Amino acid sequence: MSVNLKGYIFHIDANSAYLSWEAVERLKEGSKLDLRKIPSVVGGDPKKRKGIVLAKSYPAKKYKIQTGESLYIALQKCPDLVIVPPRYEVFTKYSNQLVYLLNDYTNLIERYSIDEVFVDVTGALTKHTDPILLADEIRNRIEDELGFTVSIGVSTNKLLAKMATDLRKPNFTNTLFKDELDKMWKLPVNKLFMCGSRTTPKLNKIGIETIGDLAHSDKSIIKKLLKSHGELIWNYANGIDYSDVHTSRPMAKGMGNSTTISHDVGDRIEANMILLALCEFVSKRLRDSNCYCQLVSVHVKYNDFISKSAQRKLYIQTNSTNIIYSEALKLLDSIWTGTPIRQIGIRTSEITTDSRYQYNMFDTRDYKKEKDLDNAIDRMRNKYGNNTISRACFVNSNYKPMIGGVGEDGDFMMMNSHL
DNA sequence: TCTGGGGTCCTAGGACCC
DNA sequence: TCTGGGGTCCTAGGACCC
Repeated sequence: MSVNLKGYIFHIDANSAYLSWEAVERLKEGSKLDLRKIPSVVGGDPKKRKGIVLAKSYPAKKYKIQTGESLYIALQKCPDLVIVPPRYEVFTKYSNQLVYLLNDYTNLIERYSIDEVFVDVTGALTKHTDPILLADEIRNRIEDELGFTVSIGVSTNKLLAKMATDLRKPNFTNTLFKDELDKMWKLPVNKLFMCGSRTTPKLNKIGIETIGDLAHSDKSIIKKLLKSHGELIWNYANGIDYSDVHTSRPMAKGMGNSTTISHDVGDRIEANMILLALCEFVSKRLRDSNCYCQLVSVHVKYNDFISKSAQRKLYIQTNSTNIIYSEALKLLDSIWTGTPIRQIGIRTSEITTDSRYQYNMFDTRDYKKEKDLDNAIDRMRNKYGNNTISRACFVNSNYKPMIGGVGEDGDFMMMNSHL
């Protein structure tokens, strides 16, 4: 390929990331069994009602086991299925190794999720280098040096690169250039990025079955049907995407934590305790990153899977455990019908890095005292661990004083849904 | 022992202002 | 006291991603 004026974007996706990484780690630890070669999944703990498939091996895929489905169903499909718990520290380690290797080529890397990156390789291509050969080299190096495989999508924008990756898996380089749109137009419309389970039936209803059908449809009709989201996916179906490779992560818009409790909770004291533990976790995350929030929202899912949420904008910006908890308590009270609760979540948003205290004359709270208290507790927790200091109400309970996070420490990279 | 947890963005409707 | 209309802010809920 000759000198190009347009840029080349790679989308790199670790194949069955959690499962592969766990398999590689176990081999390194001396295990003789390669989880990738048998029907296996990484999954949560069903006793804690977190028993879903997080990642599956290719042999497990042959049994039609799907990511997100319950382990109960997965075991019905394959009774010999091997289930291993997630180790998020391990996943983070391999994700970092991937990015470290890519730094040999360019630093224009966007970490889209723990197992996906976008790379702008335009500058990494010398004038006689074919992007496909470069992708193959990267793939081979990852396999040889890190022990797992990736698929790489090659195109000129992020959307097409991402769509390319899924064309063949695992361990392939796929291109999807503007003159190759047929490759994705053949696919059912739900394979299009951002065309999910609610949008697909709406499109099917007006006769749109494939990505090509959408691409060739009347944009104004799609826009009328799906508003701005319609315009977005119509553009995507036509390969149109002008988003940049974002090399630095923008400041978080919100921070939240939630938990599915191992049993349904009907008792207010117990629910309040869980809420407090969640508030402890979220507010410490805010403080650790020197952030303050101005909006607090509480979300519950009842045991019938009906969800409710309530939010309130505060007059102040805060990261104080006590202030956030007192708001969260009021919000929980406002939505709780008494139906037993399965899941509770708290979320803080409207985040800034400096706080302006706008005192309300009816507000008698001693902000300095709250701050000193949080700081003292944080110092203890940073030194001796999160569970070493605890509010009195947790002492003889079954709950840890901080709840949240998917890993042990909860320090785990997450992702966006937009390019 | 069927259905996790962490994010972002969008929309609709009501309150309130001029 | 027969009713407009544009703008902003706030809240609840929904949709999508991995």
